[in-house]
Parts: sequence; C-alpha cells; structure tokens
Amino acid sequence: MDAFFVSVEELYDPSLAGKPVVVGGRPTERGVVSAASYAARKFGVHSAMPLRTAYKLCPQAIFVDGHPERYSEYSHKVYDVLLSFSPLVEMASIDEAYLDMTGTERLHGPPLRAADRLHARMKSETRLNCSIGIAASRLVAKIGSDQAKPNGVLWVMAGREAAFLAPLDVRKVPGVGKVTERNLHALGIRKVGDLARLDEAFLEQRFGKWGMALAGKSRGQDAGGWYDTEIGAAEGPKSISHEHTFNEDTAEVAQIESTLARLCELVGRRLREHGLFARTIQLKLRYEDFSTITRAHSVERATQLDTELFAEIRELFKTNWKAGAQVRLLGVHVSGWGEGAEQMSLMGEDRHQRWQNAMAAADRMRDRFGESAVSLAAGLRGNFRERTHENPAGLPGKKK
DNA sequence: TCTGGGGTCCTAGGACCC
DNA sequence: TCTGGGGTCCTAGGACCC
Repeated sequence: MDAFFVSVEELYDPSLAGKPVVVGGRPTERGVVSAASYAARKFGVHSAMPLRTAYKLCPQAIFVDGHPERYSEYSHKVYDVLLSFSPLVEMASIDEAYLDMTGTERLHGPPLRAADRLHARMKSETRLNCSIGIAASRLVAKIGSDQAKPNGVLWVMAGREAAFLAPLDVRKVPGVGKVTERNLHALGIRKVGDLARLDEAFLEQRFGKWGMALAGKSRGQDAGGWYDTEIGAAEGPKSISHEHTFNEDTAEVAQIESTLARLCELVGRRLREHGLFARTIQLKLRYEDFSTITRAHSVERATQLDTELFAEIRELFKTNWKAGAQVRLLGVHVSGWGEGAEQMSLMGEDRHQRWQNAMAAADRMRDRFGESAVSLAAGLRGNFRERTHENPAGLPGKKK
C-alpha cells in the first residue's frame, strides 16, 4: 500500500489530502515518524526520523497521532480484496502482501491485466492506492513494487531479473540495511550488479550464511530465509512484546513497577487472545544514555497470566537495574511457547480455572471500558499516580 | 538529528548430555 | 591427566523490516 498510515488518516480527515502530513505524534514528544505523506517527503521527512527533526525540516507539516486500530481495520479490508484474487495470500506486514497467482490465468487473464484489475478493485473497495510488482520470485516482486511506487504496476519478466536488479543500489535489496551497505561500500560494491559479479565463496567467507543468501538475492532468487518459504505458509507469532518509552526518564520505583505491570497485562492479554503460553520471559531496560540491556529467564511451566509474568519481570528488574539510574524505556517480551495444560495439575484445577475465569472477565471489561478499566498496575501505584490528562498534577486519587 | 514499537532472523558462547 | 564430537537449550546482543 502507498503511504498507508497517511492514506488511512486522510480517509478519516479529507482535509489532510495533498498536504504535508506526519503520522507518529506531536513534534514535542519523544518518538519517530511512522509515515510521511509524499508532500512531507519533499522536505526530506521520512519514516524512522525523530519527530523533532521532522519538525525542523517541515514546521508547517500537520502532525497526527497514529491509530493502530484504523490501520488494522483497513489491513483486513486489503486482505479481503486480495483473497478474492487468489487463495494463496500472505500478509507480510500490515500493508504488504504476497499473492501466488499460479494457475489463475484463465480467471484473471495475463499478469498485467490481472494486476490492473487488482489495482482498480483495491481503489474501489478501500479508496486506497497500492503498487504492484509482478515477478517469478517474491524478492523481485517486492523490489518491483517498490520501484513502481506510487500507484504503479511493474512486471519483471522471467529471465530478466538480473538485468532489472543490476543498476539498483545494494540498499534496495531487502535485508541490506545501513550496516551491510557500509560494509559493501567499503569493498567497492555499490550496485546489485557489482554484487552479482562476485564469487559466492567470497561472499560466504566474508558475511557467513547471510553472504550466501546475498549472492542469490543479487540474481533475483528467494535464496534462504523467509523469502524461501511458500506463500501462505506463515504460522502464528513466535514472540509477543510490549514496550514503553517515558516522555521523561525516571528512577521512581513505583512508576517503573506500575509500568512493568501494565506491560505484563498487555502481553498477558495477547497471549490469551492467541491461546499461547510462554516459557521465556524477557525484560528490556534502556537507560538515559540509550545503553540497553535485555535479561531473560525461562520458567518450568509456561504461563499466560499477568501476575506470573509480573513476578518474573519484577525479579529480573530488581536484580539487573543499576539502582537509582534513570530509565528511558522498559519492555516485556515473551517467547518459547509451551503446553498450558500442564499448569492445571500443578496449580490445582480449581485455582487455575478461577484465574482463567478472572482473566477472561477482565479482558471483557477492557473491551468495553478501555485498557485501564481493570488493572494490576493501578493497584500497584498506591499513593503514586501517573500524571494523566484527567489528573495533571499526578495527585493521589480514589482507587479504582 | 537525538533516537518508537512490534516483530524476525542470525551469531556466539556456555551449560549440559550422551 | 592435559582435554573429542555431536546435539540441544538458554541467554545476550545486534541487524533489519514496516
């Protein structure tokens, strides 16, 4: 999808259309640009740039908060349109998908005609623009769609992959970021064509497993890693996490613990939604100088309960925090799915069932009344209250 | 410039097992 | 008594993607 977040915001507020728009938050907040409109990009604003920097480059831009629920809603609409063209669809992210069109020629016609129809249908069903790359490999289709932006269609015919890729900067290859680009430049490799001319053994020796894949990519192959999987083969999540950056660094234990409790609740909730139980629980801690540590612990019996997650996280925090040091960010990350059923016999069926019921009830309350309706974090705060718009002075309030 | 949040994959070292 | 080899699991960190 083209400038997806910005385009969705324009649907909700048509007055934004054509203007420089930055999605991500207010320019005075800590944060980065999630998406910038094409008008804002003309000023040098782009994704991942600090909001404060974007403001300096383009003070007249309209800064809006992101709305994940809206993007998720439109992502589902996009998926429905795609599904009507091929049963083999894989959403690669909230605004990107791969379709396996093998065998649909009789239904949709030759590649360009099928793409044109899809393009038109996407616009009429979602009112959003997209770009389409057509190729015999996922990698080339992706790079093709990037080259087709905005609002275009590009077909790279089978056999023409290497010729299409050769003049492009190595950075255009998915997986080549800032660091790999720098390393390649140091070797005098700037274009994908330079990469394709190199010896595979040299790349492997220099970059390991990744080098092998890189050699294949330079020729347009889905060699190694995620690209090498069948479209539609993706399964559930492998990890779940939530993190929070404070607008001002803090060393206040009450504030830190209530934030950790809230993050544990968000993670626990997602585990229950997916019916997953986690064995490995990880704390992330970033200090004011941006130095970051992660500390993990694997537990014997997998859990999806907020209180059990919090007990582990609290322990990890207590043993690893440089006491008194200012904290910038906290994160809670879980992985390593295990059997939830084991928990029953160990915990006692009644107690376990009561907890499950309580959690299910709390999740329903949150659906109806919002995230803060039921909270371990609120209870933990005690006399300390976070400053919110309802309570700007951060004064102690009534317990909920 | 002053650096979000949610993910995936890879590397590397160490414990531990047979 | 001077140090094998294969495998798995765990932990920490980092590159990268949207």
